[in-house]
Amino acid sequence: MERYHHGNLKEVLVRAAFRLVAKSGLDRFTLREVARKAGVSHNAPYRHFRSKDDLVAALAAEAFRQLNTTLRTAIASASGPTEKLRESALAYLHFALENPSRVQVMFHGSFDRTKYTDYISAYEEILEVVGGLVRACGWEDTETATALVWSSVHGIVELGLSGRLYDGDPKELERLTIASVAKFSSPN
Amino acid sequence: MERYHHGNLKEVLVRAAFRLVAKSGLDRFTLREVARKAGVSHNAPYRHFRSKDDLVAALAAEAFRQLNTTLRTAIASASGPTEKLRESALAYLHFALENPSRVQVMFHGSFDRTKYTDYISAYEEILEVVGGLVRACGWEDTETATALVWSSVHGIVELGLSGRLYDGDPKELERLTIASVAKFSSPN
DNA sequence: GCTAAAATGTGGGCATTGTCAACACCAAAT
DNA sequence: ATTTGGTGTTGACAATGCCCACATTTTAGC
Repeated sequence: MERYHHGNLKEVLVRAAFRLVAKSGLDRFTLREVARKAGVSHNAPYRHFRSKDDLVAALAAEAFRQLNTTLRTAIASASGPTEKLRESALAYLHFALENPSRVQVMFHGSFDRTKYTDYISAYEEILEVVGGLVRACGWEDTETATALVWSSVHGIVELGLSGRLYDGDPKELERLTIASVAKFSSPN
Repeated sequence: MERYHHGNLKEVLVRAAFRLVAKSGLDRFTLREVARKAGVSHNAPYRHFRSKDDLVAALAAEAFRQLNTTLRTAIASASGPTEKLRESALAYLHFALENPSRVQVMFHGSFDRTKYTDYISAYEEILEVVGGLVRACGWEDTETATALVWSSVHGIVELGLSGRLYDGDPKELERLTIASVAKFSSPN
């Protein structure tokens, strides 16, 4: 007997949405297709998300949380402060290359960011992680150094993902990332 | 007497589109509203652009051309190679802060980039300009250095514009940009 | 247990959108 | 003068986001 209630529809919707964003892009994916992919009616998603923006915001927060755990494991498995910084930068790069739709949603979702507090806290946690790494490297102006490292790596990710840097060749992007972090990893 | 033919509708459409992207965002702006804003019927744009993507691609190419001339004047009015690099980085930052919709369109348009050759050439011209600046600074591996400078400044622009770096405060972003370029401006 | 309430899913409908087709007007070239 | 091609208009179509009323299931209070 088919159950009328799905059970864990919300999670299924999120998964389907990620796949569709990956396939069609953030501004071409459609709520109704998410519903179809999940095997429910076109209105079922509204029981779990108030709007399409709401869904995208949920995707973004989830993506940031995933990135967060990725970074933490990378940090845990590296030894010194410089190595930890480099490895987490590479982890971010690989996360982005393997999940372009995650990056899409984290940074280019057009929902009103002030409205979604768990999105905000998920992003701020990332900044704190990077901040901790930079502090351990011995900078005096930690905030500035954090901004520099974070933005330079992010720039590589953005341009690399869109094929505007070495056609997005992973090896070259790794090389760039390492070089970039090296420039910033020690104060002088 | 009202003319039936508009005369320079294409240009008017582009201008209106830029304004609407600025107001509503790249994925919320609509072709029909562009037409309304230009005072023509909802189908008039199709005489000048084959599709919405086509319009966005035209906007992007135009934006890159504008950025290009901005960079060239910045370069022309600075003296040494290091200064030229710094000033053009700042020029990019200011261009972005004053025209966020341009950046939106240049980097986050979801049209098929391989299809629009003048978009491609406009972007490549930017890379060549940056490459020239870097070469003048005396690097041996020009290509790598170019990628590093370009991506780090672009990262600041991306995060700054979206309020993810010092809430987008222009003074702070300038400071970051200068610091970032300084790190990369001399080979060692 | 039974029943009321809350949660979850369905179908239909509405305004809006991108795009297509058919037609009207106008300018320039033959 | 007529034809041709460029430019603009109206009318349609399917699809989308979201709203409403309704159906079904689960949960809670007694």
